[in-house]
Amino acid sequence: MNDTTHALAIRELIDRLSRLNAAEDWNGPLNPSQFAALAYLARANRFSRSPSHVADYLATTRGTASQTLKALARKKLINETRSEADKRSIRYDVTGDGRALLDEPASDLSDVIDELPSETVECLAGSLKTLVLAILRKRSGRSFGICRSCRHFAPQAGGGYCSLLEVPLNKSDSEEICHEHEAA
Amino acid sequence: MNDTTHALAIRELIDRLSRLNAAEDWNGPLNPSQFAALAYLARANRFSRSPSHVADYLATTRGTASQTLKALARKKLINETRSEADKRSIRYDVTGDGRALLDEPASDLSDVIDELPSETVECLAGSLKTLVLAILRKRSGRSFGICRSCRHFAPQAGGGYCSLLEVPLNKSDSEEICHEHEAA
DNA sequence: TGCAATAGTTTCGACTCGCTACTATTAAAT
DNA sequence: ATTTAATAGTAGCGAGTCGAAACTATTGCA
Repeated sequence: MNDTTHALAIRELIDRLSRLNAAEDWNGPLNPSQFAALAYLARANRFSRSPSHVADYLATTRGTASQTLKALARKKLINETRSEADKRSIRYDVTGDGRALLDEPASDLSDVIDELPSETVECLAGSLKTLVLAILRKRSGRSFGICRSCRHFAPQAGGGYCSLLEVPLNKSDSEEICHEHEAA
Repeated sequence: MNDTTHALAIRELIDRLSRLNAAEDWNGPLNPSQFAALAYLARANRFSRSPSHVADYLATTRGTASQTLKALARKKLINETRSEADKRSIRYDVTGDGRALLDEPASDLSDVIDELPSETVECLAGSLKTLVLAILRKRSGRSFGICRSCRHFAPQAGGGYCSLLEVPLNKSDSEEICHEHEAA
């Protein structure tokens, strides 16, 4: 089996795994897209929680992301806040109910990963991450890394400073996902 | 980072990869489900090409699978054949047009996999396959292996014999996916 | 013979998804 | 300073997924 055949097989396996995972309702009352959006919002800093950012992260359009977020808001899992600075933009914050839903929901997939030898798990996590980053680079998309590891981040007492957005950052800002992230 | 955290991360990476892959339209005029169903039908033997089997493979319901297959039939990519033996059941065969669509469509994901060191690719393919099989076993689902590797398969001149379905098999039957497959 | 299981379909409601068209706001160019 | 272009978000459309439930038509049992 050569590499190209492997590539096809891997593509199919990834599709199948995500189907098997989606078929199980570990995600409570949410469909896969809604859960993914909610999980993203919970890990993104306050500069990265708009419909556009979610659309970028989920590799979909602003229209679709907008609807998904409206659905989450209807279910009281996120709150809508209009920005003061830029009156066009909106920020969504995860509510208490929303966070409760995200508390490590177990799934067959998680269980099965836990049973793999830790060496295999390392390899798997590493190579999947490599694949995601490589695809994003290929499409010149955002990498969605952690703020603190960005080249625009400058450490300061009690947090840091972003030289791109030109704003001071508190500790939690700097530990969350940022849409503007660029590797150092 | 412990194993449970890894499990969550891997689950998210798989979801994200399949989204990134789905967002690209390497699959022509088909959506991801339709493409997956078509690809399955092209690799399944004549005993494994019904709506129920597709539903099992895609981890969805018969209703949904039925609709997906009707959509493919409308597009002339598969043909419907009613069974003589069991008048309830239907078999779908991939048409020439259908096969043409499946010819190794390139994608960012394939390209990126090809760039990984072959050692990593082996590990990735292996562990993903392990995960799929483990989940299926956990849910007592079908493994969808190749006919020839099944414990009900007996090699014979020009093909083989299935001791479960009690039918003679030609060469191509035995090289395709079978719904009844059980590891030897 | 009669009843339960099976194969497939249909319909419903909620939703995804890409798309286009549209409003409001902000930024850039003249 | 004013026009123009870009950006953020939304609404509506059509095709389709998805689970669930209700519904035929067969087939298999007891």
